[in-house]
Amino acid sequence: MKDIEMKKTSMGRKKIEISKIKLKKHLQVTFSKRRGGLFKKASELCILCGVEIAVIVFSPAGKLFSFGHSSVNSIVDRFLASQNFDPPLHNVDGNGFPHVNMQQKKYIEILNQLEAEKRREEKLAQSRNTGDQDFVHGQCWWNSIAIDDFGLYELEQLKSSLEGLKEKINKRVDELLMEAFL
Amino acid sequence: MKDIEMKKTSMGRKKIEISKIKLKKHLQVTFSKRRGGLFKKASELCILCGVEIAVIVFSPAGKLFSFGHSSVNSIVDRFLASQNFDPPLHNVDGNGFPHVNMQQKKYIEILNQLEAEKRREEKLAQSRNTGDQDFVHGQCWWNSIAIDDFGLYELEQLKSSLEGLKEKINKRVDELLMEAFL
DNA sequence: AACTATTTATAAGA
DNA sequence: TTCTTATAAATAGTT
Repeated sequence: MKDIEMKKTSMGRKKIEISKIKLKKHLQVTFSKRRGGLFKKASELCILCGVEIAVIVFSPAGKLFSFGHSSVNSIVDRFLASQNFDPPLHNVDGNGFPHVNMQQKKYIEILNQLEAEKRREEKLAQSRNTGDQDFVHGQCWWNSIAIDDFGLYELEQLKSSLEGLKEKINKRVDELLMEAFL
Repeated sequence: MKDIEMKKTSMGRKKIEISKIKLKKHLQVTFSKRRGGLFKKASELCILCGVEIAVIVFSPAGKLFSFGHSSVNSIVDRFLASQNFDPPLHNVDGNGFPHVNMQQKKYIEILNQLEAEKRREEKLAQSRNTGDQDFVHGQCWWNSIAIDDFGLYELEQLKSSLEGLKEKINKRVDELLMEAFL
């Protein structure tokens, strides 16, 4: 309508370098815009090609944003399941390069490592003093804990304790794997 | 150099509708191009804003493609963990609409429920026979398990046992919550 | 896979 | 945050 009176108020888009934005205010606005763009692209790809996509984003402040079609959870489940059976052939890292090699090789080595350890420890298990915490052969004493006797608060505490234990186990597993590759 | 001899060989890009592509060959090529574009956008956003992003894509053939910075797995883990503690405020579904509603409301109710139960059970805990499995007040006997004494195989078994226990706990929590909403 | 006319995304400014 | 505008970047159709 008022084109005639319009001043050129913008010098338009400029090319930017793809490196960490320093100005916090700038970063904020770019994050917001590009997050929207990313989700839109994901959505379009879902519709155009009839595929399942999940996008998980943690903001600079650590806030979770996610897109998922059909749902983030179902896709994450599918991802976790497929990881257990298929070697990760098509994944790329932050630079867009495939990381097949190391991981792939390690995967096979770890399997062998596990098999060896399995045999070794089965022998150990037979001679182990059974008064211990025996969780060999999938029989774990705490499977008989009477969960039903506890209330919500106690269960929540139990859960967080389990998380802690899991962390410790994962750390130990990592240590062992590191040792295995030295 | 040879601009003069160049023929205009393309009528250029045309606008397309965002709806399922029917021609299989067409779909293949679009999937490939746009998947690349999506991963590139994700990568740029990671770098520009210093954030963590995971993108999980299942191709029309069911093949897994993924992008992750720092790694898909660590981000998926973070996603799963944050689901348990943070209300999902910013998630959108395939159509770009937030799904805050029911889940959000329930969350608040559950918090209240938990608070009430917490008070009630703190009293119970005081009168409880301490010869039991005492994990009240964050003190859990298995924090003293000597993880370091176990090998890879045993740790893997321990982990899967923990998963099982967690499942049981989650089921029980769900039951209690269902009761609370009746 | 490469090309290019166009559409789409977006950096900067208000 | 939301809008505008000039420009950069992505990509649909073609070879």
